[in-house]
Amino acid sequence: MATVKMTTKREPSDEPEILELESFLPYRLYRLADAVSREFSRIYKDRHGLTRPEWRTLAGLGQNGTMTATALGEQSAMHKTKVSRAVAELERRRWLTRTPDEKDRRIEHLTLTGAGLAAYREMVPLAKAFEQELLARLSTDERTAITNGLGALKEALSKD
Amino acid sequence: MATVKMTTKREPSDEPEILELESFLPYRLYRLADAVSREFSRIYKDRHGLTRPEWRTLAGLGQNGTMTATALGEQSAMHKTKVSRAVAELERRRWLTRTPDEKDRRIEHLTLTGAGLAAYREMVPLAKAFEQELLARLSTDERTAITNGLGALKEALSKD
DNA sequence: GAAAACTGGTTTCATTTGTAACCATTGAAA
DNA sequence: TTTCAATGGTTACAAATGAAACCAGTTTTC
Repeated sequence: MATVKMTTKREPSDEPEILELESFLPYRLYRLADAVSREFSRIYKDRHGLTRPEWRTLAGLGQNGTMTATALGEQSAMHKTKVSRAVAELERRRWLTRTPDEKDRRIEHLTLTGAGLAAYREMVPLAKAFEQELLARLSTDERTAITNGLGALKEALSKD
Repeated sequence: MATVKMTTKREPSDEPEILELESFLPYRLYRLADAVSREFSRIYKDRHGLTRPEWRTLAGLGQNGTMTATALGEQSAMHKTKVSRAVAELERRRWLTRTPDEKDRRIEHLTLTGAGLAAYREMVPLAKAFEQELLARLSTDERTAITNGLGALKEALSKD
């Protein structure tokens, strides 16, 4: 009996599986978000020395007016401790004030002061400009692609 | 002379600018990446108690074989201190070994041990399954949208 | 109406991170 | 050669984070 071929061309399922990081969705997403966020953070970090939670708190209150801490956490997807600390710091700067709720004394309503509002108004155009500049480098198709893609992915993630 | 109307309908450029966080690209991107990453982290955190830098180091070495710490940092966009610490921990677990370079004694070549490789091989299918499951919830169009969108945005960001 | 469960928010502690200083080695300049 | 700048990598320190315990207050339940 003749010798048989002992090595065969590997089937795809045969070969040790390798994960290509560069094209792996969670990784691509994270890397990009990190890069964008880092760039963007200059706007609030360099100018006012804000942290991201502080910036988000400011942005939330600027956008919605008076809010409670829990609401802030929900809107901007921050852990309650982050919110708590951010609020404390903005209060220290006198950028916001707390008003205890009359009915439920656990709750505080947060509002930007004049100074807080001024800072917010100063930063909004910068934020918008940043986004515009980024989007301007994309074609129309690419812009809709990223917008829709992110939307769809968010949907996909939520129905779990 | 009759009284004149003192309040007029605000022009868009007139009204105090507001930033809608929900549709603001950096925010959308970050929130989504964070959610996906958090979900995904279960695969390496729950099972082996790895941190993200550790997982990325493992993934880098598993994918590319021997690498230097700097190369790892570049591939997976990690600061050198993160890499250093992740490598130290994986070495402690005996999942990788360091081999000093003969020519340049500053450099160490990192390679997974059998145990490291085993862990890698165990996690790769889980990672792929996670990604597949996520993508499976999208339509074909949505899949290409997110893929192309992220690619385009990455390009846009790099040419700065 | 007291005890138990829950909720809004803060604090404590351990872990993770980023920045900058640092060591050792190498390469370029003088 | 000696000196100086650059590079690979680690370490020390301060700041940011997350988990869990905590302290009011509030609602539910019995």
